[in-house]
Amino acid sequence: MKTRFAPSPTGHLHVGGARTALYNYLLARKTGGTFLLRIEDTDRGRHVEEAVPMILADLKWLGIEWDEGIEAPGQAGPYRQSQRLPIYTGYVRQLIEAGLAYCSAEVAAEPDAAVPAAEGAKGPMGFRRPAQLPTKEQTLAALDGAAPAAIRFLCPGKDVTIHDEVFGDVCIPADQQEDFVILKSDGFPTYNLANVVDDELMGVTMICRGQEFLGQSWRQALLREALGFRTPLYAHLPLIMDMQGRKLSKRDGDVDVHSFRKAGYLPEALVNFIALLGWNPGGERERMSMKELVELFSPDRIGKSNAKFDREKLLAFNTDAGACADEDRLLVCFRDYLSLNETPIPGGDAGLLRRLLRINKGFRTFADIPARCGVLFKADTDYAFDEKAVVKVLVKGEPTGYAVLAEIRGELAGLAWEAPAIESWVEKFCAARSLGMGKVAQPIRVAVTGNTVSPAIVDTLVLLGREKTLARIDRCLAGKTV
RNA sequence: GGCCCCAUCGUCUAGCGGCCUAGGACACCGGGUUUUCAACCCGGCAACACGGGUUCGAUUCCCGUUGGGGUCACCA
Repeated sequence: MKTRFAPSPTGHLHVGGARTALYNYLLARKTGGTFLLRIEDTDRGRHVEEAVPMILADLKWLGIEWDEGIEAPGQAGPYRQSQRLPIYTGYVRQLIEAGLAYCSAEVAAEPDAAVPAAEGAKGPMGFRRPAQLPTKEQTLAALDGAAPAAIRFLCPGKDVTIHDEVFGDVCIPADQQEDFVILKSDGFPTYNLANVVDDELMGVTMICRGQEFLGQSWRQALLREALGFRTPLYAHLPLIMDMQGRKLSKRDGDVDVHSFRKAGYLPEALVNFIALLGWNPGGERERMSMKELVELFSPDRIGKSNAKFDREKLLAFNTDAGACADEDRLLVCFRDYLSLNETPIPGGDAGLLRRLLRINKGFRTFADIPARCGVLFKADTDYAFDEKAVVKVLVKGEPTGYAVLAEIRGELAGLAWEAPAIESWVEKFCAARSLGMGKVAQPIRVAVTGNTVSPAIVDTLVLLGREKTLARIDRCLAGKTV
């Protein structure tokens, strides 16, 4: 089996596209087939050149590797449609010669203009075939550049039935079809033509893509038939919606793979989560590695109904993945996270990073780490005191936190600055004054971080070091907390 | 609006005629653990859209209704 993912470079990879890529990858791996990556850059208006490397990077980060295509040359290249123009015009010429395509100077309608006009009307609207078709010679002349005109496919006018692995047989009636453009007036092919030609030439045998294409598959089926191409297997995927049930879009917050990477998510968590949007292995199994997904994936377990993208559940998957991953793996990902974000945490010291990972166990995303520990890496005079925290922990109560802190300051100065020593000192201190841990740890925490949240107090102090700890406590005691 | 598709807890879903007093996970609620936050542990709440059939028996099969989605570009 040969599958493919064929993104259009207009921006970062979207989670919907990522799932399509993942399923195609899984299908190929599962069957020992080939996964191909092709760039469909035929829309020069929306084209964003930088999007190409961005999409490749997003796929690699997810662990979705392709066997053939851009950056992995094979027999059927080039793998960018903009570099294959002569191939497409060759097939268009073939269609014109066969009397199956004609030129059309009609200007494109606005995308949404047709819909309101159709209210109350029956049947489809939009393009109408002219009563008098241009001659073959006129069309050929247009193709060769005589005048700017688009080339349309002459529909045979017959019902088309698509066999889909997910949705079964779906029939698109002839009266819903119309002559569609295959070559735009700028000389670039449309999706329908380029896609069909490339899939044939590149030997793609399984087309797995979003359900939005199912209702228009008749175009590709008709084109294949006219061109004498083979019929591939189809598997259309239910759509991914937002929590309101609307089409998932940027408006719902970040839905790009890259934004999750930058936000501190683990790729294995994202992969596991999106794999389950529209598919499941049956039973109660939910947590799966990429390797397990390859083993368990099966197109006949792909569902038919749309799924909502629940960020809460993704967060839970990430928390779990973070707890399960070994430290070496986490270190690699954490470094990646730091390289993408501005944080006070220095990224160069692997030992330090490992310590941070250890004392922050239970983190939800990597972003939790600078949120909890970032202040420890700032200058001792460069952090603010949270007013509510100061009042609650230092001012109120009897004895006050300030009073306890002053005592602590004195004892801390002479301590050996190692975790075990500090640990036992805290215990003894609490016991001696019959104070709860909270009454001791919290004042220290507020003094050295300005807030009530940080890793365990011993870890926090060891990480800070004696000098900085004392300097911060002194600053706090001096009353410079507001 | 035409056409196409879909329909189990709030969400992702298991279920492929009796195993279902409908299972799991996330979220939520309650409790526990605890030096903070998070994590963690235990318990709980919560669904077969509706109406007809078919059948000894329907969440499972059929039809209709309703609801939702997609599509109808010189975008992919």
